[in-house]
Amino acid sequence: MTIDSRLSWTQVRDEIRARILNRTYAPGDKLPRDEDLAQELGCARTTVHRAMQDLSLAGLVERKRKGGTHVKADPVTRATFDIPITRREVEQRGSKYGYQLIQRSVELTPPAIMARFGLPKAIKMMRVKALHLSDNRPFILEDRWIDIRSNPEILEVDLTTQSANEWLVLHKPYSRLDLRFYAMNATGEIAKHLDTPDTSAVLVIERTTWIGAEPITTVQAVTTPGYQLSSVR
Amino acid sequence: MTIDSRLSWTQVRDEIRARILNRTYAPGDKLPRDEDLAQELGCARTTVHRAMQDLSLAGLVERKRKGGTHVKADPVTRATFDIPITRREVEQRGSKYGYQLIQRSVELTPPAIMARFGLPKAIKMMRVKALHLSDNRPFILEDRWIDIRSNPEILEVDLTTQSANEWLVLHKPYSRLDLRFYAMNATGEIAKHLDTPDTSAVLVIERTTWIGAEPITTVQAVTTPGYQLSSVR
DNA sequence: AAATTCAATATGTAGCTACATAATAATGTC
DNA sequence: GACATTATTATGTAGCTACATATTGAATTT
Repeated sequence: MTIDSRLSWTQVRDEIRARILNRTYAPGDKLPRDEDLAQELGCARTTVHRAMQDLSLAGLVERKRKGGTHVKADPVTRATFDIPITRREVEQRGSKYGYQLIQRSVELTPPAIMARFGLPKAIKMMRVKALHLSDNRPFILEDRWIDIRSNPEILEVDLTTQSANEWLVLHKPYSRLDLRFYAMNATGEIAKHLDTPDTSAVLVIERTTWIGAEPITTVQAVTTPGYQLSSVR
Repeated sequence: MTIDSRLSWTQVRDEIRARILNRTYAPGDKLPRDEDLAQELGCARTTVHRAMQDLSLAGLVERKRKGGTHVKADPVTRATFDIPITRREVEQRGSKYGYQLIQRSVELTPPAIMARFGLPKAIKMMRVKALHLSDNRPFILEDRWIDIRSNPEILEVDLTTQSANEWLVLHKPYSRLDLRFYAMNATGEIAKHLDTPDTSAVLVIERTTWIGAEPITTVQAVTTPGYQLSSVR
């Protein structure tokens, strides 16, 4: 047991956090040097340092060499979100997962897709439209573009049984990710596929990945009405 | 310069990440022990440990004592989002920030609000409706409930000039946060305030905070059509 | 054979030292 | 006084040691 023997860095972190919360150190204030805090709390500087690193990562404080540590004057809310593979998401809710391929083709990228990747000119990419089902009801409709140059193997994959979502996530790691959320009115074809009234509001998750500077894939995942994204922890 | 003298933990992290990306270590695989990796890469175990911690936090690997380190079999996309104070957000886009108080009252919490906080029965809370403007155009409409028990001072604050958003963020730290995003159709009063056509889809950010077990505030922030949230870094 | 105990092992944590690095303050020069 | 140089200082990083802790698997007992 580590009853009162030594302070762990998480305890130190929590203590400093508590002081920030109760305004012992107010927004904009300068915190004591790591070494002084270490002495006051009865631990090593390394321990305070580790605690500070965590607080810095959480966006609570800002550190600068020689400048010292300051409580962020302008606090931002920082939250983490997990986006699992769709199949997993459905199954974790205890529902039956289903999948339907709608379309599979090779097309020239329209300007909107070029913009997502930052491409200077149109190229041919594979386009896959598919519907993910939860208990046989529409769940997420995805419209995906895949760069054939970095993923030639995708041309051989049977996408009627396995979703491109899953294949890519298991076989094509990425080094850069852009995620964005926005709302749109489901109309026309989208409303039809999602089996939802025309113009109903739906949340859209847009996900674009690269490996190095090479585009891999970009998806527009249109969720069904009522879908919520919530932060972890 | 640290040309080839010693490996930094970030270099080690990137090396291991690269190996995961190029399938040297595939999803589900067991990675070598920290100590072996350290020896192979020519650094101390501490350095490998720090690198691994980071990869674990990023959700790329899973570590267990004695069990060793494994590449996550079921990769999730983990992304971080920053939600700044609305005023800051507007100003950072180079626009002029404006603010209008719409309503301020003390009401009994309806079931939806009780549910957000997990309250067993209705209590009186302060309710504030306000509109944030960007270049004199509607930007975000917020409908906020504030627990007067944990925030009695709010009753004295002049909310016609300062937004509750800002006052709370500067004076009322939280220890627990729930953030969620969803889409809705702007109708009636909301559409009117946002000056947008009826039923247009808007992104909603719902943010609920507690200090310890005590509720602080919950907001439903309705953005204007076209608003996007994007991940950091 | 099942259950319990115990040793082995990989990661987790804390402390120490030593040095690197960036930013500021102090100093010196023209 | 303006500018360049140097010293100081707080954080950042790496290495080492020592021990804690969880978990697995083997050994032992019932």
